Amino acid sequence: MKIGEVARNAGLETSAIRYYEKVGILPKPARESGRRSYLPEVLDLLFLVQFARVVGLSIREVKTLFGQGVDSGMISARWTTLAKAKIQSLDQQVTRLRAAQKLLSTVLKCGCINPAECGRQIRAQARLLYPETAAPTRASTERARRTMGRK
Amino acid sequence: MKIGEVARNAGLETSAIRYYEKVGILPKPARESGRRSYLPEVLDLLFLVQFARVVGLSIREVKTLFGQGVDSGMISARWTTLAKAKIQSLDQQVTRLRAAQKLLSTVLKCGCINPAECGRQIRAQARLLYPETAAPTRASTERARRTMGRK
DNA sequence: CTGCCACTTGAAGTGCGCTTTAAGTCAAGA
DNA sequence: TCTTGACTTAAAGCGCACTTCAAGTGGCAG
Repeated sequence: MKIGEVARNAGLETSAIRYYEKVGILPKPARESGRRSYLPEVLDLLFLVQFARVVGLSIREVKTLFGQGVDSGMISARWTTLAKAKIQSLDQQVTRLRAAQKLLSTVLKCGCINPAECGRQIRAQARLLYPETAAPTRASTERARRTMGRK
Repeated sequence: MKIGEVARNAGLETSAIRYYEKVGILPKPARESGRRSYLPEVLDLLFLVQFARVVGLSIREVKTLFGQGVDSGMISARWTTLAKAKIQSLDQQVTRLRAAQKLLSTVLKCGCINPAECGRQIRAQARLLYPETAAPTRASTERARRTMGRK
């Protein structure tokens, strides 16, 4: 398969496929007179990657968890750690999403909105905002969000 | 309160607060000899904003749902539509996050990973990837993701 | 041979959500 | 009075995840 065909089948732009190759998520394919030539298996990998992206993993995380070099091998201790952490953080995310739904539907039901009032309610359950146990600084939140999957 | 104090209390940088003001999420505060002077209520609004951000709403969405102009009023039909759509999309997100957890823990348990194999499994349940019912193009996914909350 | 299309590359551009920088103002304390 | 520190602004910068552009190549149809 040429890149255009792969792109159509995977529902991606060719540019995205080249980009994934560049950042090391996709292995470098064979070439036929200069053009990339793919085996059908690449589609499975691309579906996995898309799924991971939709689910909120960064490119870096995808690379760490599923990229080149992990192809069908025993998983490393590092991988295990990352995966476990991600599973946990997904739990936290779900909790927060549910809270957001609750907030929105409460406002929907009562029929009027007062940002300050809603804010006060949020504030009362501030753990939803800062699931990292301790110091509620924006910086720490950011750090935590970016830490996982860093090379 | 001056901006520094607000920032400390809200766990934000002063730059973020000025940014929120610039994009219309925060109302323009009073001034004392040129400096911004806030009422304590601004903290409630900032907590709401942070919550909404953590939960995955874009700045644009936050502005539409909780920004200036919606302060304590009856909610509009537009607001209702957006909120309902967001509640639904949050449901989809939760579904996908759960699927991601399942995938990760399956791999954790079996102890080895084969991206292509995982991809094939994902592919078999492609609706998780494309929850928008129809045409599974990347473009449509992107559009949908960005559509909500556009002014 | 001539289009034409799908492909190639590297570099630059895009949108988001802020942060950083530069250059200046204001008020209080030593 | 001088210094310090918190503030002011507009503009530029940054990391992410791609996309777009410019300039060129390969191969096939007419």
